[in-house]
Amino acid sequence: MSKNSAENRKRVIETAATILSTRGLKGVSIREVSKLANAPLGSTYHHFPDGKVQIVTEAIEWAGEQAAITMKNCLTSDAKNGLLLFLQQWYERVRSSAFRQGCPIVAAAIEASQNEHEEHVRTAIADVFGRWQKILIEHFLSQGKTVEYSKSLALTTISCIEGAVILCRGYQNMEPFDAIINTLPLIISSD
Amino acid sequence: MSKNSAENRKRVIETAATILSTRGLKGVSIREVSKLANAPLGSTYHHFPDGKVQIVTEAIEWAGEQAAITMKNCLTSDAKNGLLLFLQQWYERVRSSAFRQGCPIVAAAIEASQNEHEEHVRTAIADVFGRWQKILIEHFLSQGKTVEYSKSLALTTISCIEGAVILCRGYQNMEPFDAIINTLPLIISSD
DNA sequence: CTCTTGTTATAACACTTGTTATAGGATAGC
DNA sequence: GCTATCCTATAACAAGTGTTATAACAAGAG
Repeated sequence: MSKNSAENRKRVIETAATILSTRGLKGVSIREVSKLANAPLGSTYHHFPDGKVQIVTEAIEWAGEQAAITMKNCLTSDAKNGLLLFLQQWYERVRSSAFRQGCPIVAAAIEASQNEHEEHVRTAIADVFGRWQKILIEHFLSQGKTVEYSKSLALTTISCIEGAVILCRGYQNMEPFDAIINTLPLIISSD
Repeated sequence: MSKNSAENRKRVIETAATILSTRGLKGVSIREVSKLANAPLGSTYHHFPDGKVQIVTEAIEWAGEQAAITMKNCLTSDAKNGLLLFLQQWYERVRSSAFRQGCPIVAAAIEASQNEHEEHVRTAIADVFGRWQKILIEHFLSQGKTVEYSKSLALTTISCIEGAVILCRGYQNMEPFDAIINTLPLIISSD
């Protein structure tokens, strides 16, 4: 496997993730992804013999892992304000893209159909959400919260962030994000 | 205009809203919507001369108004537990559809592209979110909260609900919704 | 009846999609 | 050199998309 080929593979996944976060699952076209990634169409199908389902699945896994990593970094670098740090990263992502970019996993979750053909996509989505939840649960546990409350807090945090990202794109302004930055600490700092 | 024709128009919009909430913006095909609504394709283009953009826009407005109405009903019927009532309606919608149905406005907000062609769609989305926010703000104001805090609360509430709906569909279970039902009251009842 | 107006049926156009097949090129091992 | 393996170019297929044009139909007004 040549070096260029391995990089092609990587670029295809990253480009797919970007388009996924901008235009959704059905907005991802293999032809366009290949073109934007400077990867020949033939090459793309060589590296992803299962076609679109495989590309999208790997894009979800990759983007999910990226987010998990920065999340962990934020939380471990500053246990007290780590979550706020993470929020600000999302804030900047949405703002600097002029409300074009959202969360690729959310986009996939909304459009993924229930047929057997896209089963891999669905399990990838559930896995990513699960990994995020796990990280947050451990964070809240380490702050002395109970197991049950940590679980609720984790799910609420993710829900709030994802919802706010969508609302910002809908409103075309950042007010929803400002709102959850104000309100989220109220339930997190409470006991 | 015959009676049947007016009903055709209505059924097309409702069907479009349903598909929008299940498969997203690009999942809405005029041919399929017409078929499911028992409305002839020619008829559909007669009633919606601007084509898909018009159908989708009206579907967003209609679905947004439906939600606003039930929201208002819940809040006025029981000022104290009205919001919980509204949450339960969403809960049932997601659960009883086996995680297939989400929020049509969210789906549109994620997929709506920025080109001029879909401008009507984007303003419809912003309008609906704005209407929901307004209802919630007035509710919180009537409970004695400050203007600023009511605004934050309203946006947080919508973000939480929309996020939880998505997470439920991703997880294929209702735990995210249970979580926000536990945590939302913590910031709402606080002062 | 005629004629206008509102509605529908049918076919076609141009385009994009995912995917496959097939042939060609590159590159390494020997 | 030769060969085998990995990679890529090109064309094609079948299906689906939004949309338009055109003709037919229905029904009520005069």
